[in-house]
Amino acid sequence: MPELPEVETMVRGLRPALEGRRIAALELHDPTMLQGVALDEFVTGRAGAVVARVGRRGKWVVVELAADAGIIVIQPRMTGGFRLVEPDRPEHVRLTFRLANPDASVWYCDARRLGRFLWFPGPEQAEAAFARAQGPDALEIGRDDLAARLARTRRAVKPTLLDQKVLAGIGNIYADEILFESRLHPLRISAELTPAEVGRLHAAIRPVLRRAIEAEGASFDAGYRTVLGLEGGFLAVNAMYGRAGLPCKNCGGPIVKTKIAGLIGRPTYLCPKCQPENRARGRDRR
DNA sequence: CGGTTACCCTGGATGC
DNA sequence: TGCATCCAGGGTAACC
Repeated sequence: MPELPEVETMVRGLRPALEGRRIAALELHDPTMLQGVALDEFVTGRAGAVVARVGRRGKWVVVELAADAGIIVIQPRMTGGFRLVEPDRPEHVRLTFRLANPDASVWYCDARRLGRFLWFPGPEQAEAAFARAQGPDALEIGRDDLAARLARTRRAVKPTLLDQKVLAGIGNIYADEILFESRLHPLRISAELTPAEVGRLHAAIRPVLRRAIEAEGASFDAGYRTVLGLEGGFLAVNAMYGRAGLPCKNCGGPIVKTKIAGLIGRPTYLCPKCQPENRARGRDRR
Protein backbone atom coordinates (compact mmCIF):
# COMPACT_ATOMS: atom_id res chain seq x y z
CA MET A 1 0.00 0.00 0.00
CA PRO A 2 2.26 2.67 1.14
CA GLU A 3 3.90 4.92 -1.37
CA LEU A 4 5.98 7.97 -0.53
CA PRO A 5 3.13 10.06 0.99
CA GLU A 6 1.91 7.19 3.17
CA VAL A 7 5.42 6.36 4.37
CA GLU A 8 6.13 10.05 5.03
CA THR A 9 2.94 10.21 7.09
CA MET A 10 4.00 7.11 9.05
CA VAL A 11 7.42 8.59 9.73
CA ARG A 12 5.95 11.88 10.96
CA GLY A 13 3.70 9.92 13.29
CA LEU A 14 6.52 7.71 14.53
CA ARG A 15 8.97 10.51 15.35
CA PRO A 16 7.34 11.81 18.55
CA ALA A 17 6.76 8.25 19.76
CA LEU A 18 10.22 6.85 19.04
CA GLU A 19 12.88 9.54 18.82
CA GLY A 20 14.92 9.78 22.01
CA ARG A 21 13.25 6.71 23.47
CA ARG A 22 15.03 3.60 24.67
CA ILE A 23 13.99 0.26 23.18
CA ALA A 24 13.51 -2.06 26.14
CA ALA A 25 13.02 -4.97 23.75
CA LEU A 26 12.33 -5.73 20.12
CA GLU A 27 9.86 -8.54 19.54
CA LEU A 28 9.96 -10.14 16.12
CA HIS A 29 6.81 -12.19 15.68
CA ASP A 30 7.55 -13.39 12.14
CA PRO A 31 11.24 -14.21 11.69
CA THR A 32 10.80 -14.92 7.98
CA MET A 33 10.37 -11.20 7.40
CA LEU A 34 13.88 -10.44 8.66
CA GLN A 35 16.58 -10.33 5.98
CA GLY A 36 20.35 -10.20 6.00
CA VAL A 37 20.86 -10.54 9.74
CA ALA A 38 20.43 -13.41 12.17
CA LEU A 39 17.34 -13.26 14.36
CA ASP A 40 19.34 -13.53 17.54
CA GLU A 41 21.76 -10.78 16.63
CA PHE A 42 18.92 -8.52 15.51
CA VAL A 43 16.89 -8.88 18.68
CA THR A 44 19.50 -9.16 21.43
CA GLY A 45 21.72 -6.51 19.90
CA ARG A 46 18.91 -3.92 19.83
CA ALA A 47 17.76 -4.34 23.43
CA GLY A 48 18.57 -1.17 25.33
CA ALA A 49 19.33 0.92 22.25
CA VAL A 50 18.11 4.50 21.96
CA VAL A 51 16.35 5.71 18.82
CA ALA A 52 18.29 8.66 17.46
CA ARG A 53 16.19 9.47 14.42
CA VAL A 54 13.32 8.18 12.30
CA GLY A 55 13.42 8.97 8.60
CA ARG A 56 12.32 7.85 5.16
CA ARG A 57 14.18 6.71 2.11
CA GLY A 58 11.82 6.31 -0.85
CA LYS A 59 9.14 3.98 0.47
CA TRP A 60 11.32 2.63 3.27
CA VAL A 61 11.22 3.60 6.95
CA VAL A 62 14.66 4.19 8.45
CA VAL A 63 15.17 3.92 12.22
CA GLU A 64 18.63 5.12 13.24
CA LEU A 65 19.85 3.93 16.61
CA ALA A 66 22.39 5.71 18.80
CA ALA A 67 25.71 4.37 20.06
CA ASP A 68 26.60 2.05 17.21
CA ALA A 69 23.42 -0.02 17.52
CA GLY A 70 23.00 0.40 13.78
CA ILE A 71 20.13 1.18 11.48
CA ILE A 72 16.83 -0.67 11.17
CA VAL A 73 15.07 -0.42 7.81
CA ILE A 74 11.42 -1.41 7.49
CA GLN A 75 9.87 -1.95 4.06
CA PRO A 76 6.08 -1.91 4.46
CA ARG A 77 5.50 -2.93 0.84
CA MET A 78 1.79 -3.62 0.25
CA THR A 79 0.08 -3.93 3.61
CA GLY A 80 2.56 -2.82 6.25
CA GLY A 81 1.92 0.01 8.69
CA PHE A 82 2.44 1.20 12.25
CA ARG A 83 0.10 1.64 15.21
CA LEU A 84 0.74 3.71 18.30
CA VAL A 85 -2.58 3.86 20.06
CA GLU A 86 -5.05 1.00 20.05
CA PRO A 87 -7.55 -0.07 22.68
CA ASP A 88 -6.22 -3.61 22.29
CA ARG A 89 -3.23 -5.13 20.61
CA PRO A 90 -3.86 -4.65 16.89
CA GLU A 91 -4.18 -7.54 14.43
CA HIS A 92 -1.31 -8.91 12.35
CA VAL A 93 1.47 -7.52 14.53
CA ARG A 94 4.81 -8.67 13.07
CA LEU A 95 7.28 -6.50 15.02
CA THR A 96 6.90 -4.74 18.37
CA PHE A 97 9.10 -1.95 19.71
CA ARG A 98 8.71 -2.20 23.48
CA LEU A 99 9.60 1.04 25.22
CA ALA A 100 10.07 1.62 28.94
CA ASN A 101 9.70 4.63 31.25
CA PRO A 102 6.94 5.12 30.52
CA ASP A 103 5.87 1.73 29.17
CA ALA A 104 4.63 1.90 25.61
CA SER A 105 4.51 -0.21 22.48
CA VAL A 106 4.90 0.72 18.85
CA TRP A 107 3.49 -2.00 16.64
CA TYR A 108 4.33 -2.81 13.03
CA CYS A 109 1.37 -4.65 11.49
CA ASP A 110 1.29 -6.35 8.11
CA ALA A 111 -1.61 -8.58 7.06
CA ARG A 112 0.06 -10.09 4.01
CA ARG A 113 3.55 -10.28 5.54
CA LEU A 114 5.12 -9.02 2.34
CA GLY A 115 7.05 -6.40 4.30
CA ARG A 116 10.72 -6.83 5.20
CA PHE A 117 12.99 -5.87 8.09
CA LEU A 118 16.65 -5.12 7.43
CA TRP A 119 19.45 -4.11 9.73
CA PHE A 120 22.78 -2.47 8.96
CA PRO A 121 25.65 -2.01 11.41
CA GLY A 122 26.35 1.55 10.24
CA PRO A 123 25.54 4.35 7.82
CA GLU A 124 27.99 3.15 5.17
CA GLN A 125 26.30 -0.22 4.83
CA ALA A 126 22.85 1.35 4.88
CA GLU A 127 23.87 3.89 2.23
CA ALA A 128 25.23 1.12 0.05
CA ALA A 129 21.92 -0.74 0.28
CA PHE A 130 19.97 2.41 -0.55
CA ALA A 131 22.21 3.17 -3.51
CA ARG A 132 21.80 -0.37 -4.81
CA ALA A 133 18.00 -0.24 -4.70
CA GLN A 134 16.98 3.38 -5.16
CA GLY A 135 17.54 6.46 -7.24
CA PRO A 136 17.00 9.99 -5.92
CA ASP A 137 13.92 10.68 -3.82
CA ALA A 138 10.90 11.75 -5.86
CA LEU A 139 10.53 14.91 -3.74
CA GLU A 140 14.10 15.95 -4.43
CA ILE A 141 15.02 14.89 -7.95
CA GLY A 142 16.00 17.75 -10.26
CA ARG A 143 14.52 18.25 -13.69
CA ASP A 144 17.75 17.65 -15.58
CA ASP A 145 18.47 14.51 -13.59
CA LEU A 146 14.98 13.20 -14.32
CA ALA A 147 15.37 14.06 -18.00
CA ALA A 148 18.67 12.18 -18.21
CA ARG A 149 17.18 9.12 -16.52
CA LEU A 150 14.15 9.09 -18.82
CA ALA A 151 16.36 9.49 -21.89
CA ARG A 152 18.18 6.32 -20.91
CA THR A 153 15.27 3.93 -21.46
CA ARG A 154 12.70 3.09 -24.10
CA ARG A 155 10.31 1.65 -21.55
CA ALA A 156 6.85 3.14 -21.25
CA VAL A 157 6.87 6.14 -18.95
CA LYS A 158 4.63 4.63 -16.26
CA PRO A 159 6.83 1.58 -15.61
CA THR A 160 9.79 3.96 -15.57
CA LEU A 161 8.15 6.10 -12.88
CA LEU A 162 7.50 2.95 -10.86
CA ASP A 163 11.13 1.84 -11.09
CA GLN A 164 12.63 2.76 -7.72
CA LYS A 165 16.13 2.76 -9.23
CA VAL A 166 15.10 5.62 -11.51
CA LEU A 167 13.53 7.65 -8.74
CA ALA A 168 12.27 6.51 -5.35
CA GLY A 169 8.84 6.86 -3.82
CA ILE A 170 6.27 6.73 -6.61
CA GLY A 171 3.88 3.76 -6.71
CA ASN A 172 0.84 2.77 -8.69
CA ILE A 173 -1.60 5.35 -7.32
CA TYR A 174 0.62 8.40 -7.60
CA ALA A 175 2.07 7.44 -10.98
CA ASP A 176 -1.41 7.77 -12.48
CA GLU A 177 -2.06 11.06 -10.68
CA ILE A 178 1.26 12.48 -11.87
CA LEU A 179 0.77 11.36 -15.48
CA PHE A 180 -2.71 12.87 -15.58
CA GLU A 181 -1.46 16.10 -14.06
CA SER A 182 1.21 16.29 -16.77
CA ARG A 183 -1.23 15.15 -19.50
CA LEU A 184 0.94 12.24 -20.57
CA HIS A 185 -0.26 8.82 -21.66
CA PRO A 186 1.32 6.08 -19.48
CA LEU A 187 2.53 4.21 -22.59
CA ARG A 188 4.55 7.08 -24.00
CA ILE A 189 8.15 5.99 -24.55
CA SER A 190 10.28 7.52 -21.82
CA ALA A 191 13.12 8.50 -24.13
CA GLU A 192 10.75 10.10 -26.64
CA LEU A 193 9.30 12.69 -24.28
CA THR A 194 10.08 16.21 -25.42
CA PRO A 195 11.87 18.62 -23.07
CA ALA A 196 8.56 20.42 -22.55
CA GLU A 197 6.85 17.15 -21.62
CA VAL A 198 9.62 16.20 -19.22
CA GLY A 199 9.24 19.65 -17.73
CA ARG A 200 5.52 19.08 -17.18
CA LEU A 201 6.18 15.68 -15.67
CA HIS A 202 8.80 17.01 -13.31
CA ALA A 203 6.59 19.93 -12.36
CA ALA A 204 3.74 17.57 -11.46
CA ILE A 205 5.62 15.19 -9.17
CA ARG A 206 6.19 17.35 -6.12
CA PRO A 207 2.76 19.03 -5.97
CA VAL A 208 0.92 15.71 -6.31
CA LEU A 209 3.01 14.08 -3.56
CA ARG A 210 2.76 17.17 -1.32
CA ARG A 211 -1.01 17.26 -1.67
CA ALA A 212 -1.14 13.58 -0.72
CA ILE A 213 1.07 14.14 2.33
CA GLU A 214 -1.23 16.97 3.44
CA ALA A 215 -4.15 14.53 3.16
CA GLU A 216 -2.13 11.96 5.19
CA GLY A 217 -2.09 9.50 2.30
CA ALA A 218 -4.58 7.32 0.46
CA SER A 219 -6.76 4.77 2.28
CA PHE A 220 -9.13 2.23 0.85
CA ASP A 221 -10.64 -0.98 2.19
CA ALA A 222 -8.85 -2.27 5.25
CA GLY A 223 -5.46 -1.11 4.00
CA TYR A 224 -3.29 1.80 4.97
CA ARG A 225 -4.04 3.86 8.09
CA THR A 226 -2.06 6.50 9.94
CA VAL A 227 -0.22 5.52 13.11
CA LEU A 228 -3.35 6.59 14.99
CA GLY A 229 -5.46 4.20 12.92
CA LEU A 230 -7.09 7.00 10.90
CA GLU A 231 -7.80 6.95 7.19
CA GLY A 232 -5.82 9.21 4.89
CA GLY A 233 -7.97 11.59 2.87
CA PHE A 234 -6.27 11.63 -0.52
CA LEU A 235 -8.76 9.41 -2.35
CA ALA A 236 -11.46 11.97 -1.59
CA VAL A 237 -9.63 14.67 -3.54
CA ASN A 238 -7.59 12.77 -6.13
CA ALA A 239 -8.11 12.87 -9.86
CA MET A 240 -7.66 9.33 -11.14
CA TYR A 241 -7.15 6.31 -8.90
CA GLY A 242 -10.36 4.39 -8.25
CA ARG A 243 -12.44 6.76 -10.41
CA ALA A 244 -13.20 4.50 -13.40
CA GLY A 245 -16.20 5.84 -15.35
CA LEU A 246 -16.31 9.05 -13.34
CA PRO A 247 -15.77 12.40 -15.05
CA CYS A 248 -12.23 13.59 -15.70
CA LYS A 249 -11.57 16.68 -13.62
CA ASN A 250 -10.20 18.47 -16.68
CA CYS A 251 -12.53 17.60 -19.58
CA GLY A 252 -15.47 15.83 -17.96
CA GLY A 253 -15.07 12.72 -20.09
CA PRO A 254 -15.09 9.26 -18.51
CA ILE A 255 -11.96 7.97 -16.81
CA VAL A 256 -10.84 4.60 -18.13
CA LYS A 257 -9.42 1.74 -16.05
CA THR A 258 -7.07 -0.49 -17.99
CA LYS A 259 -4.00 -2.72 -17.77
CA ILE A 260 -0.85 -1.78 -19.59
CA ALA A 261 2.17 -3.78 -20.66
CA GLY A 262 5.21 -3.59 -18.44
CA LEU A 263 3.22 -3.85 -15.24
CA ILE A 264 2.17 -7.26 -14.04
CA GLY A 265 -1.52 -6.94 -13.38
CA ARG A 266 -1.79 -3.55 -11.80
CA PRO A 267 -4.56 -1.22 -12.86
CA THR A 268 -3.94 2.03 -14.69
CA TYR A 269 -6.42 4.92 -14.70
CA LEU A 270 -6.27 7.52 -17.42
CA CYS A 271 -8.28 10.04 -19.39
CA PRO A 272 -7.96 9.09 -23.08
CA LYS A 273 -8.84 12.60 -24.16
CA CYS A 274 -6.48 14.53 -21.88
CA GLN A 275 -3.69 11.94 -22.14
CA PRO A 276 -3.51 11.06 -25.84
CA GLU A 277 -1.27 8.15 -26.72
CA ASN A 278 0.14 9.86 -29.81
CA ARG A 279 1.61 13.32 -29.71
CA ALA A 280 -0.84 15.84 -31.16
CA ARG A 281 1.24 16.61 -34.24
CA GLY A 282 3.15 13.31 -34.33
CA ARG A 283 3.67 11.84 -37.77
CA ASP A 284 3.90 8.24 -36.54
CA ARG A 285 0.23 7.99 -35.76
CA ARG A 286 -0.91 4.41 -36.23
C1' DC B 1 21.07 -4.98 -20.87
C1' DG B 2 16.30 -4.47 -21.05
C1' DG B 3 12.16 -6.25 -20.50
C1' DT B 4 8.61 -9.87 -18.96
C1' DT B 5 6.73 -13.12 -15.69
C1' DA B 6 6.13 -15.76 -11.52
C1' DC B 7 5.93 -15.48 -6.99
C1' DC B 8 5.76 -14.01 -2.17
C1' DC B 9 1.16 -13.65 1.18
C1' DT B 10 -3.64 -12.76 3.04
C1' DG B 11 -8.23 -10.63 3.58
C1' DG B 12 -11.99 -8.50 1.55
C1' DA B 13 -15.11 -8.03 -2.33
C1' DT B 14 -17.52 -10.05 -5.99
C1' DG B 15 -19.74 -13.71 -8.62
C1' DC B 16 -22.26 -18.05 -9.17
C1' DT C 1 -25.36 -19.33 2.64
C1' DG C 2 -21.23 -21.35 0.77
C1' DC C 3 -17.58 -21.72 -2.20
C1' DA C 4 -14.57 -20.17 -5.98
C1' DT C 5 -12.35 -16.47 -8.06
C1' DC C 6 -10.36 -12.07 -8.40
C1' DC C 7 -8.04 -8.25 -6.68
C1' DA C 8 -4.71 -5.16 -4.09
C1' DG C 9 -0.58 0.42 -2.36
C1' DG C 10 5.57 -3.48 -3.59
C1' DG C 11 9.67 -5.79 -4.68
C1' DT C 12 12.78 -9.60 -6.07
C1' DA C 13 14.46 -13.47 -8.74
C1' DA C 14 14.56 -16.08 -12.74
C1' DC C 15 14.23 -16.11 -17.41
C1' DC C 16 14.32 -14.78 -22.54
